[in-house]
Amino acid sequence: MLAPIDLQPFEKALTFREAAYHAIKHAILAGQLEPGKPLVEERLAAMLKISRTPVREALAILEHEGLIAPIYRRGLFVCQLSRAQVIELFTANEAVEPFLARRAAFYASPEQLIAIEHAISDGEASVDRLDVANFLRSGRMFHAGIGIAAANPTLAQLVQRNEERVDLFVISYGKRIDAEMMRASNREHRAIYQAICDRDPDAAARLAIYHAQYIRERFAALANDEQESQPGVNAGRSHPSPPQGAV
Amino acid sequence: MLAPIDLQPFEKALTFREAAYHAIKHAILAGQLEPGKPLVEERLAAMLKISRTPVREALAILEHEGLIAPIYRRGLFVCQLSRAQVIELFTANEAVEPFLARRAAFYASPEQLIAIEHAISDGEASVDRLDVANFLRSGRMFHAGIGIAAANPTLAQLVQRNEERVDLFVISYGKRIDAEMMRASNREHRAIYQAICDRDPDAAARLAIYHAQYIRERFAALANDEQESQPGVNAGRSHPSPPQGAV
DNA sequence: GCGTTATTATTTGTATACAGTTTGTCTTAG
DNA sequence: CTAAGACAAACTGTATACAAATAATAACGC
Repeated sequence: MLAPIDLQPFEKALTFREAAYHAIKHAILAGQLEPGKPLVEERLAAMLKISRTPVREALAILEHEGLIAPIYRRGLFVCQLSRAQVIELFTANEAVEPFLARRAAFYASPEQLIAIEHAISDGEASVDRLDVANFLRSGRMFHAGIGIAAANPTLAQLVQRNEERVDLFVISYGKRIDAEMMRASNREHRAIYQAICDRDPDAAARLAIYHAQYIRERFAALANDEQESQPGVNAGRSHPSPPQGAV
Repeated sequence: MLAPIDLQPFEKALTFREAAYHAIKHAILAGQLEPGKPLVEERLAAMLKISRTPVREALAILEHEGLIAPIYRRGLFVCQLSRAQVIELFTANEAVEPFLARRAAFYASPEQLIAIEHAISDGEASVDRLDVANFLRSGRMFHAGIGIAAANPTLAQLVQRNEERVDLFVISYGKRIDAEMMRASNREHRAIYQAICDRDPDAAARLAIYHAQYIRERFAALANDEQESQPGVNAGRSHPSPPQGAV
């Protein structure tokens, strides 16, 4: 049990740091490194067959992104987001996504449209296989595609990062995601895509708002009957107030 | 010329990495480390009287934030943002700032209002002394204050980071900032603040949009007659391909 | 048997060491 | 005098080493 992380990204990366960053992030978002679980630097380094130095630099970035959280002198843990934090992420998305969808309707190139459609198809294919991890990945691809098409890297990056953190939350509650929820999300994605194809900015923005709000409600309902405040690491924010121990 | 970086943040930080992060960031935003100039790790470490290891980790984060940019095996450089990049930042702000201003009008606590007012006063005081660095800092404080009052850490952080990058651009063109521009910005800040105090979300949002758009125009005009593409580091974006996001 | 204290093992945070590149200078040929 | 090549210096990227602190375990007294 020492090499669950595979290193495809290694080939693309220039430095070990980049490779470690992508590999660890991938492992987290694929659910191989579970929320709340500790990340031991030396173990990760051994998995990646590199030294701790580039691993630490990669972890510093992931910490900054809010995917993992440190406890001083005790270690790093995959973030377990609270319900309130996820709601907050969705609220942020409600401001940004319609803006991006509107712009995408203006600026999207044919290639970018194809990429978006590809992401949707991938998501739809995941439903039948009940492949939640790939469903989430395709969702990230969809929103990333819109972000790119909207020609605003800053906001695109924000949305992408938000999606990642949301997915982290989903992974914790993964069993509650059913096929119907996945289908609903895919339908909304396709509707947004259609509006962008039709070069209808108003419709794209409207549908994006609808999607963001509706998905938030679905998540709120999903997490409602779950007991609040896991013992895990609380936030993505730095460590001013060290949270209590995880597992 | 080996210790221009002072280490106030040292006291607050738990780790050398944090201290280095804050110190280097401060030095960049204070204009002590100029855009386009290379950052030599060992030199920074010597300035901070620590080893390269925590310095590198801090630099990795700053790179991720888009304040510094690497060239593979050649070093790190303080970002010189292009005009197009700054325009893009303002465009992002136009989506986010009104959203935050509106929410701040709802949620701001008395203490938070005081903090915002303090930032404005600080900015106004900077005009008379023609202290551009402090003017910029107070502007960041103002927008950060609104972000905090809006109770959405995600978007607040985005705005803060955008402001930092914009200020980086301003530092390059610092001589062109005159007192009248500073006064205009302060006036708009105070107007937004007043709307928030009046608990008038619509006015706050409207004024925030106006501020973002107008400041963008001022900057566009400012940078227009400047020759494009300095010889230094070309852009803020990383080196080879990934237009955004990665590491 | 249970609670308390000593001891060992991990693990982080930091420092140092080393190898491979790149840059700049100097030499040397044309 | 210019251009090409050799050499040296500087710096990055990575690995290893070490000290402090925490967690786990064992020893001990009651």
